[in-house]
Amino acid sequence: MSYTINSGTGAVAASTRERVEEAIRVLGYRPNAAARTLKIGSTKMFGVVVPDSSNPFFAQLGRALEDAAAERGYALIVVNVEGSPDGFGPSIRNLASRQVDGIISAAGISLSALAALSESGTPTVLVNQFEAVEGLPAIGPDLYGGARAAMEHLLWHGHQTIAFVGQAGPNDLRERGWRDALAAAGLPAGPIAAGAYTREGGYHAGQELLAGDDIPTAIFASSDQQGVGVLRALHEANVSVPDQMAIVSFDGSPESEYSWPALTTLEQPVRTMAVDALEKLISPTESSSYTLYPTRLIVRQSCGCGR
Amino acid sequence: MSYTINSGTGAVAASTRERVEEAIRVLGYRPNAAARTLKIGSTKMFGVVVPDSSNPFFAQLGRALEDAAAERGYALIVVNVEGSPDGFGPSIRNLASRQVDGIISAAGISLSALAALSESGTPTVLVNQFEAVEGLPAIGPDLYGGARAAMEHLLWHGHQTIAFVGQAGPNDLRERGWRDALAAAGLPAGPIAAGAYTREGGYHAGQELLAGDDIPTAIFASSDQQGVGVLRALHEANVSVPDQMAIVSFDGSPESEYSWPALTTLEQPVRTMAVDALEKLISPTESSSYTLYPTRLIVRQSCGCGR
DNA sequence: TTGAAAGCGGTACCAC
DNA sequence: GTGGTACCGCTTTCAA
Repeated sequence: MSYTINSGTGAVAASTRERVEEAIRVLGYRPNAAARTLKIGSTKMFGVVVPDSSNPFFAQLGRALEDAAAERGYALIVVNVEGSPDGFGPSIRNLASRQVDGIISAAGISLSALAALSESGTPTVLVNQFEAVEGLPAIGPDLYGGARAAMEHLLWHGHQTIAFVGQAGPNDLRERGWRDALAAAGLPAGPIAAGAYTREGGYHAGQELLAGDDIPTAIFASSDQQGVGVLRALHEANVSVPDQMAIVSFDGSPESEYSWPALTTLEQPVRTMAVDALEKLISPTESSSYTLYPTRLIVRQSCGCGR
Repeated sequence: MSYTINSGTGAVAASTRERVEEAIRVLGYRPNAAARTLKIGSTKMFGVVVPDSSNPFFAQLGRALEDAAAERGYALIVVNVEGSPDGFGPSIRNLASRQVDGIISAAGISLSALAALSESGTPTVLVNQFEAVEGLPAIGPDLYGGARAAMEHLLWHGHQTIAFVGQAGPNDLRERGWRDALAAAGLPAGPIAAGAYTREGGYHAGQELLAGDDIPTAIFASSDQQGVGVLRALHEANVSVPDQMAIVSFDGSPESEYSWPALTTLEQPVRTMAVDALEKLISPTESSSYTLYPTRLIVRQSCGCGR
């Protein structure tokens, strides 16, 4: 009888329990999750969709999610959506057909994905995704506040011309933070170099900045990966960091600690966000739909401190 | 009728097919994977167990596996086993109870894991795991050959004292390659610094090497992460690379390209290995149980080339 | 060609 | 407190 396994439901005599457990041992019984799922309606699995799970930032997020999920008896199916023309919608449908109990999306939701999501009715939470979507709970770092903090620090170092590297566009909260900080200090906006959140993107952005007319004395990069890319561009051009150029980047990934010089960066509370994202799926609440998490400035060498 | 969906099994009249498809659209029918699994006995899922999915190397491997799996209609459940005292056995059991069609293990198999594996009977393939286990097919890079190639290159540069950074022990194929290459060149073995395959491990190993009596002119590191750790130790000690110290590392991860100077490294054919590992699970063959994949030397700056 | 029905392995309700 | 049984949704066999 299943009461023995599914302890708690009914009352079982000690003698019966032993008899059942003996049988389990002898027969080598293993519960079948598929049958359980079919009956119960829950797979104890969540889907995680990211642009690229090999990107250090998403790898870190994925790890944090996996740890939190495992602790709670859940497994994770991770899906990559970058590189497939529009694989996002089909990916969501695939996850839904596998009856995942919920989806954590850390990739910019496409229209087709949104459609798939609503028609499947799978509970979803958005992480690090800032084009808020109707009705979907979302959590993410305080990009704006982080950017302001980074700029405050650079300004405190006395820099007057500070460049921005990132995904340009007035919707970008980091760019807005950068711009507002400069304005608040009575300084003109510095040069902007757009680039993907990758090492390569940062590398090209760095080269672009060096080739422009308005060469900055400091750079705020939107990701650590961009930060190390910028670093490479500066090294190649023999620009010394932080003496001739200071850098502050964003994310607080492990990699940032081992660049040369080590990057001063804004750490995201990845583990906290991961746990909270999961909890939102496990125990849905109708409360505030958008939660911001403060970042923390980790001061290392690239900003000019501790020389 | 399910013949319409599961096209191919039986013959269906065109009119009936349309009628069914119309109903599917109207009712918003979504097939239930759990029911299918229960009947068919296949989940179209594989389990992947790694020490730490946030480690760049395993992140890269995981991504390659996910791509290959998605192409073939499979999903992946990734499980981390590092950090849990002995979570390996339970993790395997958990995967097995979820009825995964197979397991790809890239973590050193523990005894309890082996027991869980054989009692569950889940097909398994070992990746990058060199303590061969009875009967389990395994694939991995040619560590020994790669190490010899690295050493050949360093010797060609004229180095006489070449240190080894890695997991010391005569079973380590990279160490053996390092040792044999030195012996073949008529040179004594250089200093050894043991350390985990992490940036931190490399950092401490680098410091150890610098503090020893037998200071090398070149270092062979067992992973790129160790390579960047060594680099940091050298930078801090004001040892210039590659002028005063050359480095060659192992893995060919993206990170190695953006260190300063860029690391000369042995690239593993990760994508090929991932595809082959999956295929071994999908179409099991009784053929050779251990497959080695050649590595490729990527020459960059840390070895002293292209100055 | 198509409809009906059995059964995969659990869970939970119902009589006893 | 315990054994029997209906049902979750799909595949597949069988009869019509």
